Amino acid sequence: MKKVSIKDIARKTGVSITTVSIVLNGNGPDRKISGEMIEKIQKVAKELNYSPNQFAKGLRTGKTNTLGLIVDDISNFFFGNISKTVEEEANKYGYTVMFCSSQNDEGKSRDVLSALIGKQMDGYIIAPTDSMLPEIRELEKGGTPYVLIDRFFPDLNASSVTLDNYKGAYDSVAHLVKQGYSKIAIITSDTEQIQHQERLEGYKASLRKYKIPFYPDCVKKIPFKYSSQKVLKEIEDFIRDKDDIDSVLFTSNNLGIIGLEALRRLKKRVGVDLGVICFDDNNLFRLSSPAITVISQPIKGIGKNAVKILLEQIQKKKKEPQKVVLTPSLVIRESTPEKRKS
Amino acid sequence: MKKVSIKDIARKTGVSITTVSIVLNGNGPDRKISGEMIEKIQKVAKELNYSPNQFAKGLRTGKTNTLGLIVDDISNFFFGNISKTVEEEANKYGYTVMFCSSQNDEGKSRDVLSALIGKQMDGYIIAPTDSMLPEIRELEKGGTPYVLIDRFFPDLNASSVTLDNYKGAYDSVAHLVKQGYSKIAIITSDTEQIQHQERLEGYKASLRKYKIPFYPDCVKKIPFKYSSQKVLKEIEDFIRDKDDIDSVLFTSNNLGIIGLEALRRLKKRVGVDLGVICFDDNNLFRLSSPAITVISQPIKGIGKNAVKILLEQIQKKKKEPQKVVLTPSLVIRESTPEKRKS
DNA sequence: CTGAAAGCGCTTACAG
DNA sequence: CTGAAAGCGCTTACAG
Repeated sequence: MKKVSIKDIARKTGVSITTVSIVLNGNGPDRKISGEMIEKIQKVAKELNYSPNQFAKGLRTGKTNTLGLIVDDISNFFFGNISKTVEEEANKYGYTVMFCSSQNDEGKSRDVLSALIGKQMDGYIIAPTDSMLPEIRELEKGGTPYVLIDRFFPDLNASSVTLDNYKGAYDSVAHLVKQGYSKIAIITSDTEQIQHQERLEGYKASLRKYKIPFYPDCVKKIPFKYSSQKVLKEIEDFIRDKDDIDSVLFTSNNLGIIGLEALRRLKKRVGVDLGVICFDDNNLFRLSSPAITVISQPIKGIGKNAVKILLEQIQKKKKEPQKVVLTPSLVIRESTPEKRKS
Repeated sequence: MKKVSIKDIARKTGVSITTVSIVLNGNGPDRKISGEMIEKIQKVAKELNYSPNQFAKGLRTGKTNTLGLIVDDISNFFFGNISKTVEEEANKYGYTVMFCSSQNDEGKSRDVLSALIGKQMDGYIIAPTDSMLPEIRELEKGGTPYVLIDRFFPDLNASSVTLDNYKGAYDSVAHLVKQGYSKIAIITSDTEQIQHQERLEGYKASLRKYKIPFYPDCVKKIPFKYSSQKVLKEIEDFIRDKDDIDSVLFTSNNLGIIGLEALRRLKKRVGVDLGVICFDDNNLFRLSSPAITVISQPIKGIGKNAVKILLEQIQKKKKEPQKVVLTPSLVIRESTPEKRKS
């Protein structure tokens, strides 16, 4: 079951491998190979079920037509969907994509990145964790095209596709205030990641705007590396202790999911005892009762833009890093009803 | 920013590329290269930040240390988690994994498979769709190692890791019967995929066992290729029309999620108007109110077994196809309370 | 219009 | 203990 190579095709058509290579790459017409020859070669290639050896091709050309996508956790709804659009988009332009998830683990992220870089893809789309900065600088130095999604490093002049996190948080708080809530907690992550900081800023700014006092103890920062179990415990403890809050903003999908679990255990009724709003939409938020009000990210937009920018960079159409900031939308559901006067 | 190659290391250490290659592959001691030399080469390799060119390596050895994982839809909870364990498992043995989702689309599945095969991975883990059979036969003929997960083809003697679907459905019905339900609908897919057929068989057998009449019109087969919108409509129409059923079994994650949406739109109260049980667990089922009783798949088990079998096959330890069937577990929650006498 | 030959970076059987 | 050389399958600059 030897793989068939261009040599086999050459032999069978009685022509040189050069000609076969030219024709199979679609350069027959340019190089003025006779139409007859072209047809014959293509027919034989099909008959033999030829598929080019990507290693040889990659070795020779230095191009792989493969994009690397590195996310925290592929099993998460947000990244699962990002992956899906990135793949669809890339396929349109003839690229395949190789996924890797870094599982939020520092050692892992670095290994993964190193492994992927070793595979020499044409470019990378990365949702970076703090610990990946050194590897990303390597990419940068090596001139490898890449684009950051969801998060970025302020002191790195790289292409990125991110969300207007400030606005997302700002609008959430504005909505809560309009519904009559006034003691609004924010549950966020203690990571350095810029997007969580922006969300916190938006929260503060919105409070200020509506002349609602800001209480530092209404800000709960969950250590980034905690396991789901520990996050659950932290949130549970926080909400139990702070029984004067009337609403809560979760700054990520994951925090929100675990948060709902915590509320459930505390027998706090969503939308009754507590207004709830989360960043990122998913099936749970959409379909649970009451359905959860969310700040929805334009997932398709993120994926499409990332691929577009990356391909432009690979094809050297643009050399300047491009930064795209997309606008989130507030999806009002049942977890933030008008607050009853008490 | 030229990549460094073994030639550079050879030059810098004043030794041949052969020696460098041997040492870098860890065969120094075997080939009795002096310890001194080994150290020197490794030091230089590190200094130069050397990483081997995978194309050259792959071209030369025919091995890639990469596994391909092909699933329907990476954004789905079940496959997202499968991917995660497969990746973790594979990493342990020094393999990276390349994901591709076929999006349930026939044309797509074939392209994807062809593309992946073109990349010549060492082996494949595939959740096959019906339309992939021809490509899989190609793999078979070519002697490429692969293992099927979640589904298999009855007339293909391939390695597989699947669920005891029959038992899952059987136990679900048994549970419903015990809780007092007697008019149990099953909402499934019209695909040829064996797992849906097995689930239907389990359902029938369990009814028979408990002497509950089987009504063919309590079986709703949703066309496999329907969009989410159409599936929603189908389920909605079915449940509205059949107002005498007292419970429903959804045979997949996806069907269950959309089913919950349908119930919501029909204002049917889960666990009150209708007992509900679904195949596959997820956050929505676990955390919605009422929480949904499910047949949970041992996701980690599936991933681990698949990798294990595949690696054995790649390393030629076993040549016979292996078939592993895992046992699902019934997780009783709030959507199937004891039925009140009416 | 077509082909011979070099070379991408690596591994490996063989020779010494 | 170490190295020269062949070769994996392809593309491409060059020659005719």
